This record gives sequence, structure tokens and C-alpha cells, in this order.
Amino acid sequence: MPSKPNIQDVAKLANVSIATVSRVINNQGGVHRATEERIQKAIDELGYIRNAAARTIKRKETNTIGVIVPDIKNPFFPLVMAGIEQRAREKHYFTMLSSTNESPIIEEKIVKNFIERGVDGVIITTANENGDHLKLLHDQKIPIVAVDRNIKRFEVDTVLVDNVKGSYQAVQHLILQGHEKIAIICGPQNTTPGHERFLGYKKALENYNILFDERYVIQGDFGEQSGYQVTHELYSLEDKPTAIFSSNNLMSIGCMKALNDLNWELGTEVSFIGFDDIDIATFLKPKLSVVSRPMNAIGEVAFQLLYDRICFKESLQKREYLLSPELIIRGSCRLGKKTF
Amino acid sequence: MPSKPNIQDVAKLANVSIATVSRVINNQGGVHRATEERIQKAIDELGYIRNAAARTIKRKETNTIGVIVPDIKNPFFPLVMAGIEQRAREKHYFTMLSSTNESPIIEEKIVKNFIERGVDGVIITTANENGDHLKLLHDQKIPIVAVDRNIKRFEVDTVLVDNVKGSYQAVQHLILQGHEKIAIICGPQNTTPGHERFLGYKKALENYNILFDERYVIQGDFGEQSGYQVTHELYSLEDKPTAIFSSNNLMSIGCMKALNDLNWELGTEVSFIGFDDIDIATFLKPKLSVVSRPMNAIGEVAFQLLYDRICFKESLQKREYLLSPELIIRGSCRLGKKTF
DNA sequence: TTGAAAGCGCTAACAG
DNA sequence: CTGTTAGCGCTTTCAA
Repeated sequence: MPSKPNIQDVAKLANVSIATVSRVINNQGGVHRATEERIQKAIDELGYIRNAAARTIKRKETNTIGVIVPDIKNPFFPLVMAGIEQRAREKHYFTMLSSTNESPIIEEKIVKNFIERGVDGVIITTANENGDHLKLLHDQKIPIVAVDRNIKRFEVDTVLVDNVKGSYQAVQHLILQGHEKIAIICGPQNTTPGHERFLGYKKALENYNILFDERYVIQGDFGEQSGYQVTHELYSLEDKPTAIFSSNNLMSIGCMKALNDLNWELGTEVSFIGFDDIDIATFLKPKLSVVSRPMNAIGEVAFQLLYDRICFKESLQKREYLLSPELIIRGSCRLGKKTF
Repeated sequence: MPSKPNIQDVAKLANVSIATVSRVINNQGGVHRATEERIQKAIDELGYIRNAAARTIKRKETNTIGVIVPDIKNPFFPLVMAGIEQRAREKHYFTMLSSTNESPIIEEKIVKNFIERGVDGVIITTANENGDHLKLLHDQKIPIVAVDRNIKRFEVDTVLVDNVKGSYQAVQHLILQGHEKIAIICGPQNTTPGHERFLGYKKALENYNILFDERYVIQGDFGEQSGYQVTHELYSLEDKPTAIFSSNNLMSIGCMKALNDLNWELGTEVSFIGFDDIDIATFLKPKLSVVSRPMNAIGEVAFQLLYDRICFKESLQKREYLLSPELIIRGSCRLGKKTF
């Protein structure tokens, strides 16, 4: 038994031409019932599986999309991925996932690789929002959907979360509890999510006429360690904040570890609210209030946009989805000094 | 500008034959320096990227491996995946990841798809250990590495974790703290990890001459809810256990939630140790002691095995890696009644 | 050092 | 309903 039977082998065994076999494996119909059965039998007997490469070379489509994420270890992305995969499977699309470790250089390699493999489209959370390294994709007119982070250099469909609104609501909640000394652990300001979450923070302060105090604004890098570090810095201020807003999940975890090490008591001495829900949220006492993003929906929408774009190409306008995050109030935001 | 330049376009622009272009893009040497430069210039100018499908059809290899996991949302797998990807990238291999949602049916579809695409090998944590649905891979002599769960029907290389040893150590630790009424939240006994972790528990009891008590053995399904449920059952026993060993991460989480709801006090009233580390472990008071598996290493070893197998095929013996889990003692196992 | 040409396995147009 | 045939873009002899 030769290790890989091909369409020829099937044709020979079934005593037909390869064209007829091709019709059968592609369900094109117009084949005699008996012939079809004979062919099917031959296929089963040989364990024939069609060769995607050969087919691609003719068809110029692969039914495959590429997904690029910055960090597969961040639980946010597997959840988005699950949404993408689910929808993709329904449309008989296949998904290739690669992680860049936040490196634009690796990202460019992955992009090139995806193109070589002829992906029909790409869903990406880029490591570099200016998007220069995505030029290749753009030149080849391969549909792109940007998730969570925008791409500046080109017009692409986007699925973003309303970061400004989310952090506005979070900070507003703190304000309504009477807090005025509200600190923010920022994400990198050269990323859209990092910057927008800061903007929401600022906007909330402004709207409620609370003095913006630079000492309460410290930047992290979205990593756990930086959340830990920044919290220590906040604690060392002579005029400590009474509430902290953290810009993402990992920094929230770092912050909690710091609170613990510093014996800075959550809920009583310092209130807290974080962007993105985390596993530990409901195990802490008090439980953490958070702004939660609909990960699965993000993935589903992203695939849908990409799919439509693959089908209709340039005839579609640029589409921008802005999903709303949800404020989940648990117990980590207690009344501040001032009460309404 | 035509959207996808091919080797012909490059050849024409550089005024050479496609054969020479092929030599250059494959770094085969034996091309005049000047010619090569001319070709390279043409490639850059056109933004030419070679077509993997066409190449595959000739070469019969894709430099791609497939990875199949049962649940991408379980944090264990992205961590393993990160290890695989890292090593794969070093060897210029590309990784395709798909998740089966524990469905053997989906798994079979994925396998078929991987074969169509000509993957050079597959790393899999199967949803069905008997492995019938993997026959296709086996027939085509595509190298397989089984991770975390074995495959019974065929001889394949494996990267497993020493579950027996891990749970033995965990239970031993409880025993040495003076516990005798030790309960186990079992995983499904028809899975290797579930069964082996139970065996380790039994072995430890035997070795220390502690009576095996069936009331303390309750089975869950590796899901969070079942951990919650089982803990309630244990609590309702008239002779409650003084310590609990949970067989996996999600059931540990369920167990913690139950402890909380029942006001069954961790560390004092009941000790605890779990298989697999979890995020919340260090946030609880006392911190959770656990048996931890080396996820990244598992991924790295898995790729290495696969890579060697791709290179040397049948000339290699079956190889079985058994990685040791590590006992991480934090604080959730306090002294039991009896002291040594 | 370079080119011509024969396929790889498949699809699709055309002919019968 | 079925077969013949011309490629798809590339690699790889074999000759020049």
C-alpha cells in the first residue's frame, strides 16, 4: 500500500477518469448514482484524502484564515479564539493561530508565512499598531480584521471594545462611591487600549469636577510585574489614593499581590476596580469589581466580518464594531470619605 | 500591479529563467552573484512571496505541524502550546492549532483536515484515548506525539506527566502532616490522568498503612461544577475528612467555592492540596499547596520528539517521556490530629 | 552558471 | 453522464 493514494489511484480502482472522481469528491453532482458509489467505495478502500495543496493551486483559495495574537498565554486571547473557531467551523473555514510575543518582527514573519500558505484572510491583534509590517497583506489585497487594537496605516475592518466607555464607567463608579483620590495603573500609551482607558479615566474625573492629579497616574506595561510595581509606588505616596483603577487583567493581578504584601487592605483602606475580569476576582475578599469584555462575542464578530469581506471584497465599506464592556460590581469599591 | 506575482513574473523582470529564480529563493547557490542580485531586486520590487501550495505539491513536505488540544480555554494548553511554538519556530516549523472541545467527532474532522493540508506531524492531547479515529494518521505514517493522554491503539511517542508520583507526593504530604481521613476528588476513571491520580492516592495510603475508606473517594468529571458538588458531598458525611486532594485545576476551583459557601475553613478545619497550579492559589488564605506540572517543558519536549521523528521516521524506537510534577507547598495543609 | 522541460495532484472547460 | 486535456506555480533533472 503506497502511503498516499491520489486521485489517479482512485480513478483506476473505480475504473473511471480522474475528472469524475473530482466531481464526486467535490460534491458537484451530475454523476451516475452507481458510478458515484463505486468511486466512494474506492475512496474508502484506499483511504484517499484529497490534497489541499494541489487544490489550492488551482482554486486560489484555501478556506483557511490566519489568526495572530500577541500573547497566547494571556487568557483573553484563547477566549476570543474560541469564538472565532466556533464560527469558522460553521462556515467550513479552518483556523491557523500564531502568537507573536508582542514582537513586530515575529509578527512580520508570521504574516509572510500566512501569505505563502495562501490564507484567505487574517484576524489580528497587532503588536505594532502603525501597521507598516502589514503592508504585504494589504498589497496582496488579503482581507484583514483588526481585533482589540486598531491598525493605523490601512483601512481595515475592526472589532474594538469601547475602552473609553468601560473605564469611564469604572471610574464613575468609584466617584459615585465618594472617592476623589483615584489612581490609575495605565497601560502603554502608544497602544489604543492603553491610551483609551486612560482617556476614559480622565473624562470621568472631568465630568465630576475632580482634580486631575498626575501623581495618581502611573504607567505600566500590561504585565503582571508592572502592576505590582506601580501599586508599590502608589503606596509610597504621602497622600495615598483611596481607590485604584487598573487598566488590564495582568496588572490587576500584580496589584492584588502588592496589596497583599503591603497589607494595604482591599475594600476598606483602598477600593479597586479593574479592566477585564479575572479568575481570582471572586475569590478575594471582598470580591473584585471589574469591567468585563465579551471575549467570545469579539471572536464571533471578527470572524463574521472577515467572512463577509472574503466573500464581497472591496464592495464592502469599512466596518467598525465597537462592543460595549460590562461593569460588574462585586465588592471591592467601598464608600470613600465623601458621601453623596 | 497584479495582486499576486509569481515566479514567472520575477523571472521575466530579472531576465532569467524560472529555474534560476527558484535556485535563488531556495538558497541553493550556484548562481552568479550579479544574477542573484538582479533577481533579488526583482523579488523586492514585485513583493513576490513564494507559493507554499505549489512548493508542497512537489516537495511533499510542508514544514508544518498540527497541534490538537481538547480545550483551548483550559489555561494548561496555551502554556503547553507556547512551549511547542517556541521550539518549532527555532526549527522553522509552523504550527497549526485546533481545539476539539473534547469531541472525538470534531477531532476526527481536524485530523482529516490536517492530512489534507499535508502536515508533517501531529502533537495531540486526544479526546478519546482508544485512538480509533486516529487511524488515518497512522495509515499515512504521519508522525504523532501524544501529550498528557496516551493513545492506546497505536504505538506513538508520548510526553506524559508522572501522575501517580504527583498524587502520591501530594497525599504523602497530607499524611506526614498527620492526616488520616483524606478524601480524593477523582477525575473520570476512564482517562489516564484521572485513573493514575487515583492510583497515586491509593498507593500513598497503602504505604503508610492508612485504611482506604470508600466514602472518601468521590468521582468528578474534571469540571469546576463537579468539584463544587463533590465537596458538598464530603461535607455532608458524618465523619468528615480532615483533608482533601483534588485531581485537577478546575475541580480545585469548584472545591474552593464550596469551602467558602459551606464555611468549611481551609487550613484549619480541612486541609487541601490540588493537582495543577491555579491562578487563585496564592490569593487564598492560606495559600494553596499544589502539584504543579511543567507546561512549557511538556511543549518543548513534545516538539523535539516530533521533530526527530519527522527526520528519522521508523528508524526510531518508541520514546516515552515521563516528566515529574513538582510539589509546591504553600499553606493549605496544616497539621492533622495525629502528630509525628 | 543557466535554461528547457517534465511533472506534482488537482480543477474546470470543453467535447462527446 | 463521462472523459480528455490544459494548466495552476513550483522544483528538479538533464543538457547546454
